[in-house]
Amino acid sequence: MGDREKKSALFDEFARVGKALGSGKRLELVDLLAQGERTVESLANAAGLGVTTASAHLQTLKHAGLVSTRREGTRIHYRLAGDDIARLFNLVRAVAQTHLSDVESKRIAYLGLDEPDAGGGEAREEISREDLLARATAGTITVLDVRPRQEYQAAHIPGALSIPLEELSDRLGELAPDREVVAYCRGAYCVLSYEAVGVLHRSGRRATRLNEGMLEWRLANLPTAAEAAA
Amino acid sequence: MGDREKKSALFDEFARVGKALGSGKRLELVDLLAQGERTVESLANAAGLGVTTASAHLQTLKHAGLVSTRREGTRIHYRLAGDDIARLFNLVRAVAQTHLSDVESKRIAYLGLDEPDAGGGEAREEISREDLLARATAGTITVLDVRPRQEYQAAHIPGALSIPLEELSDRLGELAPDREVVAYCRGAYCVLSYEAVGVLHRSGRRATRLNEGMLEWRLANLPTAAEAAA
DNA sequence: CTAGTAATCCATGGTTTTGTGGAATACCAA
DNA sequence: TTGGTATTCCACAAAACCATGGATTACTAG
Repeated sequence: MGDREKKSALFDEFARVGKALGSGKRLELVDLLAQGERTVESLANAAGLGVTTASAHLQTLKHAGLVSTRREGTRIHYRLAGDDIARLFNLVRAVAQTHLSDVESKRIAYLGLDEPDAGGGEAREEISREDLLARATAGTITVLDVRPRQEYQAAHIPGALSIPLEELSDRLGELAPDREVVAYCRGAYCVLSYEAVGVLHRSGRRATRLNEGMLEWRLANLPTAAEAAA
Repeated sequence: MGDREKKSALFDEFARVGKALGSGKRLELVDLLAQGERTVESLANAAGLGVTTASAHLQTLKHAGLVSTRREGTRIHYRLAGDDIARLFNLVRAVAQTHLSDVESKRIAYLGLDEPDAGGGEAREEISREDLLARATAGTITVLDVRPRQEYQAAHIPGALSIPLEELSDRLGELAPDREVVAYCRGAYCVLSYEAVGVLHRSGRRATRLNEGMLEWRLANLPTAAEAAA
């Protein structure tokens, strides 16, 4: 085997990682897994895939070393193989956002930012991690986690209250009415907190959005809390 | 278009970046471009591809926003679209190295580390950036750039001497015989400096290798020098 | 041991990449 | 304009990938 073939073999090996990232569905799975481990069926449902299809994609990810598995009785839990995978995913998104012009329009369409009264509504301001930390310690805001319960349990911002978006309109009473709410969800591209802010605004509350989510929070090595299943 | 489709559209957009990274040949091209801009023909030669094939791959990279072009007369120069692309490439390699066991064996095969007397030889020690900087300012080493002239001209470590590997055995006289040499090339996976150290050892000199290369040097935001064409 | 559940394996058609020659384009130099 | 050169576009066959349904494996609960 000549030098050229050896080099190709090495780079083809690198390309396995790239290939694994080369499908929107797989990236959705990685996005979900960045929030915590999950079973195949749960992933399939969350991503809108058939179990067989989801399993096949997960095998691809596993073959590329991006995820690992843990068996618990009859079900298998998938998780990211390391923090570097979340970082890689985030960098891919950032590169796409920076260098592909179509991303911005599709992001706006997905997050509902083009429908003034549906999603974020009038006030679309966002606050940063630093602001959130400062105002949370000062006690002037309620930090609200609107992700599904399972993801909150896996890891959340310490002190955050969990009300999944689905339940939010029924549980508005749990929020102190005079305190500003800061909602967050999975990451910068996650739609849940946008919709939560919309719901809160329509109920007459002051609410803003953390300008990112759990993914970036963890990558910044900020502390997280976990909670055992209820 | 429902929420699910909008989400898919957005993630498919992200996946364009992943797809572009999903081919060994394209990664080789990115690796070369990380050293500086180049024309299509030059890239095709360096990567062992036909011009048509190289052009097609470059189009894919361009469509994914990873490279940009500059026309100069009849030829077109490609370059990485930004520092973040080099960073992404490096992270893909690092993830592959960490999580795929086959990478290590192929790396060793490519770099010739399995042939004791051919490549690195007996003394395979490497030094770090910090060591290099300290010993270079102390003046106890000669820093040697063994990449092709073109890449040296695009950017190199300040104060480094340029002797492309091809010419090294003919130009040994240019090196002070009593000074230790530290060779570097493109990056951690680049074979040139391994072979250079082998050549130097066989000529009876003390020589080691920087444990990384120009790619990592730039990503660390260390200063570089450039030289106009000779 | 049997029934039931979760996940993977396997086979299959439909779509997308890949590599490659040959034609077309864009530019330069007289 | 007329060559000449660098690059891209086009067409096509081989290979790889995708989604999906049915069979199979691995495990748990009686």
